Amino acid sequence: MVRWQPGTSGRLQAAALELFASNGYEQTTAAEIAQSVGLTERTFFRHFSDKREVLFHGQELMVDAFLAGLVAAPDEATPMELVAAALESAAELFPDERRDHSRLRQSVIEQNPALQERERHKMSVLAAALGDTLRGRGITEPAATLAAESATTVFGVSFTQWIGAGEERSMVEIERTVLAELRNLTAARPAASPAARPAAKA
Amino acid sequence: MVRWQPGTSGRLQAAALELFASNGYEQTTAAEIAQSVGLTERTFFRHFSDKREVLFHGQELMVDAFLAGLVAAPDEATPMELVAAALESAAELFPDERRDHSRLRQSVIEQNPALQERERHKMSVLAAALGDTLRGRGITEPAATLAAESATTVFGVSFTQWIGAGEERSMVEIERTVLAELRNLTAARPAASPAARPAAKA
DNA sequence: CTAGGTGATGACAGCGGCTGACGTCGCGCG
DNA sequence: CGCGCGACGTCAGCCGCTGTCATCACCTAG
Repeated sequence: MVRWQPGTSGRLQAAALELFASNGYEQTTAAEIAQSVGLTERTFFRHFSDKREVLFHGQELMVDAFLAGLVAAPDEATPMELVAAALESAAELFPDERRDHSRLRQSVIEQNPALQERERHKMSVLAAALGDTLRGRGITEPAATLAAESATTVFGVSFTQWIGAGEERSMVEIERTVLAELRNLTAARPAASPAARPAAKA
Repeated sequence: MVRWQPGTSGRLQAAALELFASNGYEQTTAAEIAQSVGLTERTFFRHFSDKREVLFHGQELMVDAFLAGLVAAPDEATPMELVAAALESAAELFPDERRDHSRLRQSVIEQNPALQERERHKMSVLAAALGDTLRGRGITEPAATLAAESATTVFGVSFTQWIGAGEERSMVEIERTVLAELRNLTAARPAASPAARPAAKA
């Protein structure tokens, strides 16, 4: 009876992921996605600024999750402690139930350079937001930007492991390990010592 | 006498940068760029895979420069020493004479999100190449990826400073400072100490 | 000197992403 | 009851980008 049903963007996103996964990203036109849920191409572009965005919409939530970890941290926290806090907070967006969905989504992204570009861009936006907040807390340059970029790097590496085949550890758990590895890496003494090259065995 | 003149891609690149800077990126069509140097749109796309690429062509040289620093490094080098070596090597591509050209180019990129996406993508490709080489040297995951990403992060921050207004330090000089800052940042003791938050005054 | 190959380019047609303008319809509100 | 609003459809059109084929200078073999 209703002229149009609710949850339009959600249905478009689901349909797009399905079509991309089965027919390929470039082989799927925006009009096809729209028609598969009973809409027109014009409506698709009213919900998403461009075709790629249908896979990335909602990542502002991720920025908020990272920032939430920062505002909750104590004033005396060091930059690296803030990074850790942001990562812990963001990990809540990646519960085990979403792992399979993330795997499917990522498999689509990995098969198309244009989608990889958009993904990297989103990470940059995230890093920029983190950097702004860190500067707002009195952290000076270039420390603020370095810390922000390190956070997204650790997140990226952790996410890759999280959706890896057979991986069962939780996102937080992986993030802590990777962050420790980063600390270990940069803190390594440049002086010559036996077996210094392989930083860790695992 | 010749049917076509040499250096076609170079002339297209120069014309594109000029037009982008004066009229804006989106307002400039590929056909306009081509016609401004006496060619057709079709020829433009034979030289560059897409419109954005006219601003980024040649960045494979940067990958080579980074990698050259790695192959020249001694076998016992730690990951961070390798990062430092790669950065020093890459700095040779950014002599003071190119600073103004880089500034103009960057001002165009900063005004268009699509160009920023492409730039980030190129940095990712660079990081991936660095990661591969580091793994080839026996560095394990996630250390290899973390080191590679850190290298591009330090490079990015350094480049931003290098083209900053009034900046006169050389690229190598800036890179060394930023890299030291990254070491200092991640190595900072998590334990509470007076005035620990602002890592550095400058 | 001629025939044929090569490589960069032009000309043309066409698809798909994306946009602006405008009209339609159901809904809630005064 | 009339009105505006908001989501959507329709249409026309630009531009990025591609496949296909023809063209023309140059070069090489015979």
